[in-house]
Amino acid sequence: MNTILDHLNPPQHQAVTHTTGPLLILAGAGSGKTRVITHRAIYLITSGTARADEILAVTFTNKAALEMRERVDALLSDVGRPEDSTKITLSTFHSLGARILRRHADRLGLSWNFQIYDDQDQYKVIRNLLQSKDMETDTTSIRRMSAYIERMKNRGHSPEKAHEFAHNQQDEDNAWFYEDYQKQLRQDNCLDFGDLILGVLEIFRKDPELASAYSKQWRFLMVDEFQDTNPAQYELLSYLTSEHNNLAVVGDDDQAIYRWRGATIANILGFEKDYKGATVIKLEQNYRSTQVILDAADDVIQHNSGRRDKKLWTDKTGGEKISIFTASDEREEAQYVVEKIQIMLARKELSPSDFAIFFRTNAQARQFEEQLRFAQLPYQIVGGTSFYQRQEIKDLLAYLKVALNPGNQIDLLRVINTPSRGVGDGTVNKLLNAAQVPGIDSVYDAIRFLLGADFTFDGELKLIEPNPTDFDHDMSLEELEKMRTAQLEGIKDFYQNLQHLRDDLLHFESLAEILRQFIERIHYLAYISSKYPDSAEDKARNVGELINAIEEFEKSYDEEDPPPGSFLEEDLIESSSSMLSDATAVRKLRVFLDQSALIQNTSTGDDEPDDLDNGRVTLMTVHGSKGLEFEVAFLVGMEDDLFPSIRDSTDSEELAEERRLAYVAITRAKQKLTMTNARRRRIYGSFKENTPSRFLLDIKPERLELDPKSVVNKIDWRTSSKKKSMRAAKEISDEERYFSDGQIADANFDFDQSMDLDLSAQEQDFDEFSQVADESWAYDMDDDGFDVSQDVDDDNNELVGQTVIHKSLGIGQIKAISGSGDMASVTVDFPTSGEKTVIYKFLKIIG
DNA sequence: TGGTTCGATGATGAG
DNA sequence: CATCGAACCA
Repeated sequence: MNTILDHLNPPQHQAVTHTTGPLLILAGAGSGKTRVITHRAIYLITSGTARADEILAVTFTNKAALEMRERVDALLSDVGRPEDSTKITLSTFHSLGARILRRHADRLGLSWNFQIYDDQDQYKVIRNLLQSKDMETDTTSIRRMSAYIERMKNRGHSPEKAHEFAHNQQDEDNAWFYEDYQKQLRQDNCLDFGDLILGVLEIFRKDPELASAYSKQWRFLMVDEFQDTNPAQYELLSYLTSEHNNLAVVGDDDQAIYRWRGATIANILGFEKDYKGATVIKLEQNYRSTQVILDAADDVIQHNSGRRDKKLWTDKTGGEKISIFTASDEREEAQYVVEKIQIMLARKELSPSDFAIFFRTNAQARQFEEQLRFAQLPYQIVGGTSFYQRQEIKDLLAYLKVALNPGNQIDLLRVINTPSRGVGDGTVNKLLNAAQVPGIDSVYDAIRFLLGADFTFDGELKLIEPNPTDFDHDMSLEELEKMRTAQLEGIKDFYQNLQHLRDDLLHFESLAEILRQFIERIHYLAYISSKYPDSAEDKARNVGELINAIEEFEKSYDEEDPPPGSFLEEDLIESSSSMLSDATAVRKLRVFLDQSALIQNTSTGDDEPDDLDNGRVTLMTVHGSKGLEFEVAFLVGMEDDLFPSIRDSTDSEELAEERRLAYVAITRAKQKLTMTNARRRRIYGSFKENTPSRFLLDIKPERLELDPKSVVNKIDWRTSSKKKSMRAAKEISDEERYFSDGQIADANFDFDQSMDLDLSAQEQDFDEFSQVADESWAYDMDDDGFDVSQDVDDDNNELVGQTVIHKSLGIGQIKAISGSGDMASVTVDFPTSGEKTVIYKFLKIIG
């Protein structure tokens, strides 16, 4: 009768039909936990226990959330209730936090248009703050501080709590810094990732009634990957379940791999202590891998203590042995893997998407990427630098973010001189100093103050006029007044562009079109092609992709009813009086920016469309692989020091976590697992001799088979004599020479001749491209920017319009001049790179 | 002031 | 080897 319960094994059935009260599901790898969560959600609805809008399911990654959404939707249409799809809340921890905070931003001293700083931005905030305190700004100081702040936030500690917990001077100093950091973020009207959880906690702690209200709204909670929750998230869950204790958590202590992110395995090990009377169900039947693979995983994880007792089994007995291959170096390792994939593709009924390569660190990806490209196999790298982290994307989004939230200092400083406008460090520092003045509060205000006297913008936005009398005698402001014309012009240009953008956001609906025009107006493409000639093509393509992404987003936003993130929409109207918040483009922009901050993209290795049926080989870190499965998996770089990678040898928990990581990786493979390593590996440019991973040696030999192509004849080559002794001897001598005179390595680098050819082809493409670009990106409304030459000294006017030549920028026309003599600042319009301010003496007048 | 080059230095990893 | 900051040149 109830199709939802068909095809579930007994423990799964028990988990799905357990409706109220705390529930802990210990789900081994591949035991069908997503199945249990999704089926349980549907069962809650169809059994009449819950309404769809009372269900909240939380995951860690967007990938997991997306997959769950798809499966829930499919099940809902099976049971004839597709309309419930949008009512179930299915979210990552961080987007959940963002959504709640949007509603109550004012309680944290933020306004509705707050934005989310990413790690990069966070570093900049810390750096600026350290600098303003005359402290060291080297990367280790920044990292240490950011690690401290993150640690506090992961534990749910606000600055006040951090002070309480400080037991020495160091901690006390850090806590002070943390406090200032938080103040800065508030001033910028921004949050960091940690605040997405901590901020909600602070609100709930102050107003438990509000927490209760949420708890009454979501009466049934489910949490995936519970072993990776940190104390802050755990506290958040306790608030959200305070009214009912209907919390079902799913996890596997053997797959806890985010301790370094503050996750604590104690949450899952001690669940029954906090949630009295919790039902515990173990899912131990594995539906993914062969027995050999499961046994190998068990061999590795057995060495850990303090585990929940469980043992995976499968009815797929036997299976192929695990192949081991040892290469002489990392190049050979990659060649082997790719060759192996090609052979299997030819022999078996597999497609590229059935293969995955897992590595411990991202840096290892490069070799495999090269080999795959060489073999012309399609591949994708999951993780890596996200699309939204790329410089050109961050630049453009920064403009949009500042337009929405001028308090966003980090993004404002990012683009105040992008493209170059003659606003250098000195000028920025003056603005930063002025921003310290009470009553000014932000760099944006400082700019308005600076331009306030003789500057009016005749657009729609009427901004509050600063009141100069308050600060007349302040040094910082005097500095501003003394600013030179060239810099002032640059700042004015920036401000005008920004206001123009804000104005467009108010008056036009198409975000993509607004951005397109803005890019043209600031000559952004010309700027990147002059500043980054080598990567301009890529960057321009990314800019195009950003516009496409926005267009696509707009399409779904306009179609869907309610639009994605509608949960955010309703409250904004009441909580903001600004006219900015009413404009369609502004609303769309805010949702888009949230989405881009919270969603990590994947990047593919080439430009081919994704619609090939056979898909791509997947490359990812072991961390990224959790929750996924592949017919054939390669686990590469199995060497001590790389995997396990031990940073602190006194920390035994670290080795345990590496072991769990290995357990995760091994259990991704369905049919066949291959593990590889290299005897020596280039690291930081020099070679390092390695030994096989201890995890490899933990696996019982009967499950392994060493590929005879290996350069050694034993898996544990530490004691082995070399099989190909001549070759090995040669390697050693190469290496000795390398270390003695440091010049020998060249011979190794003649890897891919075709790359040289590509280079010249690229240069040609590039020339062609920049010509095309100027036209195809043209703004169709005939506006060619602002004329900033109006208030230039009359003496210089005769030079305006002259054609000049500059050694690096080429030929251009003088637009404006300020100052006199050789050191005068001259604004020149270069056709290839847009307007630049240069010093007069470096120009040659050619008529 | 800005652009370029050179040398030092550094690599784990959700959102 | 890639990225980043400092020194230097235009």
